[in-house]
Amino acid sequence: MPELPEVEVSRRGLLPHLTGKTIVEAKVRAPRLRRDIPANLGRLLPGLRVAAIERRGKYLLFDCENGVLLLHLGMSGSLRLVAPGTAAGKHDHFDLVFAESVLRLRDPRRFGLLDWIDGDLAAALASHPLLTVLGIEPLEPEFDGDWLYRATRGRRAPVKQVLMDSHVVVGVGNIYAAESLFRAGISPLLPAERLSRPRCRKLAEAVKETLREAIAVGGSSVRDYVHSDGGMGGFQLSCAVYGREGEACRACGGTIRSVRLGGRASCYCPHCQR
DNA sequence: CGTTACCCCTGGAGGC
DNA sequence: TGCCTCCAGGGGTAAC
Repeated sequence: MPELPEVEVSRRGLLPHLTGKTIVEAKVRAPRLRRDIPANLGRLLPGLRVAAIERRGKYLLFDCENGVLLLHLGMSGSLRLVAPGTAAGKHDHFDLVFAESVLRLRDPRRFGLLDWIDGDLAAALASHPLLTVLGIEPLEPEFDGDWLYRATRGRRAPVKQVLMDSHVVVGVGNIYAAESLFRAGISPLLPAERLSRPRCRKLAEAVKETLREAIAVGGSSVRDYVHSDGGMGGFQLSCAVYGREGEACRACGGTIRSVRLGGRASCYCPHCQR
């Protein structure tokens, strides 16, 4: 579900409510996620202060000064701020209780993940096995056409799959890979190593623009994702290709097609993308 | 090493 | 109404 824009929108929504606040209680109500929620969170977290909330790829990191709470929303996870005492639903796995509000994690498909990392934020980023393997942040200046050109040499896999590989670039999932490729006029099927340098430049720019626009409109709400206040994102309304198989391309009027790449539906316009 | 197939899980949609 | 199949913002692992 949530790709980089949705995670970033969640982060920004939580910042003003949780920064500097002290955790009163941590309730593990349904521990089974991709990996069991550590049972000791209930003992560990109360009394700690949330100094900052950071993001790395699709992970959120709650910096609690002497440790970091690591969170991934998987396919169907969402975070909401609710009033204390609000009844929990079937798929509400975890509550972080503060004096004025409760941060509630919901995740029906249970592909999400919650972990505790001892030490400060920098140490966590440099040491946690799920974080050290992550690729470049696409919104950082270092991610550009030249970087992408180098990263795609020797890779014969379809460019969409390389773009979605978090060991290469983080945060770009199925929606934003499809939309970025449309914006750049590149077929998702094209072997990555066959991209010229100018086309890599165009694609890197397209990725940045697509992600920035999505963040600006609050991300995409297609199934489970909601903002921390329960509101919906607006990006899905402006998708050019994602979820539009069989519909008319808004640029050329041709028909949007879908192919399967790495098990994922990949929508594109065969006329506009080559 | 790079690539692919498969698995984790629940729920909604559509066919019959 | 029910049952069955397929599909979904992710990602880790095993095997070639």
